[in-house]
Amino acid sequence: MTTNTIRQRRREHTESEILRVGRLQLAEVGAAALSLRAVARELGMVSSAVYRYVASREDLLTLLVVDAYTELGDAVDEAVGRAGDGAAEQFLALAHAMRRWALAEPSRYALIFGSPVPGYHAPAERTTVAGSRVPNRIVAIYRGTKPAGTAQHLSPAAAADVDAIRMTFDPPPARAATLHAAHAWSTLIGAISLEVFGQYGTDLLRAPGAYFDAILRHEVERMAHKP
Amino acid sequence: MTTNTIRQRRREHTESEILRVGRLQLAEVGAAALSLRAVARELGMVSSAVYRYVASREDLLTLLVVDAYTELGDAVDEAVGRAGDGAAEQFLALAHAMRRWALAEPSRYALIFGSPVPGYHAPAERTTVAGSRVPNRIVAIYRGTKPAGTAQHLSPAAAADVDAIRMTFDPPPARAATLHAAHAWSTLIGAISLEVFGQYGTDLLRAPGAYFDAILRHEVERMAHKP
DNA sequence: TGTACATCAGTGAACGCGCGTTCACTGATGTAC
DNA sequence: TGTACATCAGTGAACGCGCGTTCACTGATGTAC
Repeated sequence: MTTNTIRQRRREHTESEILRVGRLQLAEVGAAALSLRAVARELGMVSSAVYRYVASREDLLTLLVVDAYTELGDAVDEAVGRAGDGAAEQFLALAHAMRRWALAEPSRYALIFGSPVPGYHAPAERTTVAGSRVPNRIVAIYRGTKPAGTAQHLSPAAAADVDAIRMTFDPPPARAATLHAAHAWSTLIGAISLEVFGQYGTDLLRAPGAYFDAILRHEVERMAHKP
Repeated sequence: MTTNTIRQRRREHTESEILRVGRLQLAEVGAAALSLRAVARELGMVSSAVYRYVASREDLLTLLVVDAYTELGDAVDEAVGRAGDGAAEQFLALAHAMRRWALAEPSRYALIFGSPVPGYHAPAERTTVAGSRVPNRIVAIYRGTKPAGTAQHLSPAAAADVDAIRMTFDPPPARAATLHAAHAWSTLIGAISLEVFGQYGTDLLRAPGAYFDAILRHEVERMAHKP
């Protein structure tokens, strides 16, 4: 049960306002230049007042990281939920949902998947759960598929790492499915980053969404192949 | 013929010193916080003096972008040159050279492939040539391969964009090869970015190099398949 | 229901520090004759 | 080879502005009796 004093309602309101303005700041000046003083100014409070809500600049960054992972995870879950039963269909729904979110929120995508913020290290115990949602979902989609390419000639070191990933699931998915999911995850991050970070020249691609779709369909074609 | 006055030699020396210190700054504080005053300080000059060499902070960033693309391009060319004739072999050599460079120079990799620097737009006429070297090289490697997956069901919009890419080459490579190269480029950028930007938890991967190799061999397996 | 005390949100000043860019200037180096 | 003038590298002051964090404080809200 939530107690509901005036104080508490105000506090919750201010907390969400700080996040909201933090997201705006992120979009305007980027994570490296994110400033508590600017957030305070925007909110009409004195700079020291935000320390009632946030322990430090680092702490605000962590809140924004978790916030971004969570919103992305929700968007992806929703899209996969809407998709049909086929693994390919689900993966494509996931990929397009992630791309859509990244294009709508480029600065938040950059915060979680772009260059590290100098001087900031995300505390694993606060970010890992939210950060693992999408890659875990991909493994879940690939589990049970019979991908082409049997991952037979994995080096022992690579096999050990793939096994380490498999063991974080219960029951562990097959090696080939896990490797295939890892590959799909890399392709997805690469395709989105190249587009969102502006690596494609301004004029080259007329329909980046269709181009993205073509790359991901190419990725997913392998699922259908019989071993 | 290079004239060789004292003045000229000193100017060239200072120019390369500014780049050197700029790279150090990039590693220490990141592109967003790169500061001409800090560069000047490190060089023992007054801050206004660097304006004899560099038009603005933007201009220094552009020099660093071109410098990074060029060094990466050289490293990749050298590795591909050393590799044998097979397309798979050449692509793996390229991929490992790029990963090696990115791990050795994470802040420069971040500058060119990471989050955009807020307030900075790289002028295409100065960066495009250097920036296209690696992706062009990948297309050149894939040209002439017969990839599995025939790219038959490309949407018209995607086909138009793939064709636009093809037409930047003379003679244009096949559609399927071009799409395959685009896919490989996405996978490569994704795999390197995930590792260099620290997305893999600290303890999960024991042998990230072997894991990377496994993902890229998986990518390259398709080349061998007969259509 | 009324009162006394405890908790909490927000203030304002202070700490020591950073930035990009312009400008008029001096003194060293280069060049034309 | 020597001299006069032109070019250029580097100086130092100035412009107006930003930052994170701590601290003692006031006045409003909450709670126990």
